[in-house]
Amino acid sequence: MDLSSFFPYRLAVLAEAVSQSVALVYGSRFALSREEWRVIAALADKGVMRNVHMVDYTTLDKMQVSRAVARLETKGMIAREPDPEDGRGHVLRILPAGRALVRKIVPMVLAREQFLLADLDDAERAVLDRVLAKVMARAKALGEQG
Amino acid sequence: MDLSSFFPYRLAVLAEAVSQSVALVYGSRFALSREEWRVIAALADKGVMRNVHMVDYTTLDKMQVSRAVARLETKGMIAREPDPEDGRGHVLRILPAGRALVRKIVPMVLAREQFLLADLDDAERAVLDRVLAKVMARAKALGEQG
DNA sequence: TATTGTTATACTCTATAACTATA
DNA sequence: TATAGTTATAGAGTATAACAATA
Repeated sequence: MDLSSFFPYRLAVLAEAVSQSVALVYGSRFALSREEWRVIAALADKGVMRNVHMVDYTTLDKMQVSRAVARLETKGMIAREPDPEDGRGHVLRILPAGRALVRKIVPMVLAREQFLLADLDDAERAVLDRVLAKVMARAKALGEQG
Repeated sequence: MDLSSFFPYRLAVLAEAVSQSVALVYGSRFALSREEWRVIAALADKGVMRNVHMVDYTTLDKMQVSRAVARLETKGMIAREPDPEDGRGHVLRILPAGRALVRKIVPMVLAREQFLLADLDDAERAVLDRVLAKVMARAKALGEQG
């Protein structure tokens, strides 16, 4: 059992390092939590989104979304309105201030992504893409059975 | 900015799912924390190890190692002796009970690793191995510059 | 002065569930 | 009965630094 060649360990260490390098941008420079970043990035992409859908899209749970939304609302980045089609739900909308914030962050995180992948050629990128999907499917299967 | 195709996001979600599937073994079935698992797995591999080296090897910080070691010692899994070559340090040694525990866990986590990677052919595994190393090197570079 | 390792503290995060309102 | 969402709370985890012992 050699930790350094154990795939789940290598993946965890890598993901932590990668996450941290991105969090340095949205966190340290723009004072967003990981949850706030995911919610506002999703909203910047979609413009408007039901709260329910946000839970799936960000792979956060409903409490994390609830709190991130509350904070982003306080900061004036997003607005939350009752869903006219379902009295229980809410519709989230990005506000100009939120869009301006995301417009500052996105180029920086995309630049980091490019830097991280810069050593990979096209073939390696294609395999990486496929491998992430395949392993994710397997991990989901494991998660469902326990 | 589409989260679902953003590499750091995909990596984080995958690593979380993979970690959880492994934690289900050492955590739920054998009551070890992630930190304890890393420390005892390292010790099972090396037999004896200086505390200082454990920090590097497990990519945990010194407090996490300190606490994991204390708990494993209480459980009778490992022993901690003063380092004869450095009065400040300690040498960690795995005990029979610890070795027996690791012998039960290792086949189960290796089986999970094989399951996770089962859809990948040899070429894909080789690329995955190379890609993890390349991206890790890049992430370290980013981490060092900030 | 610097390093090893432990402890203290405050803070954040997380998990569980209780709860309201609506379907 | 089930779902959307908020709130409460307790436990775990985290970061920072202070600290003692040794180098």
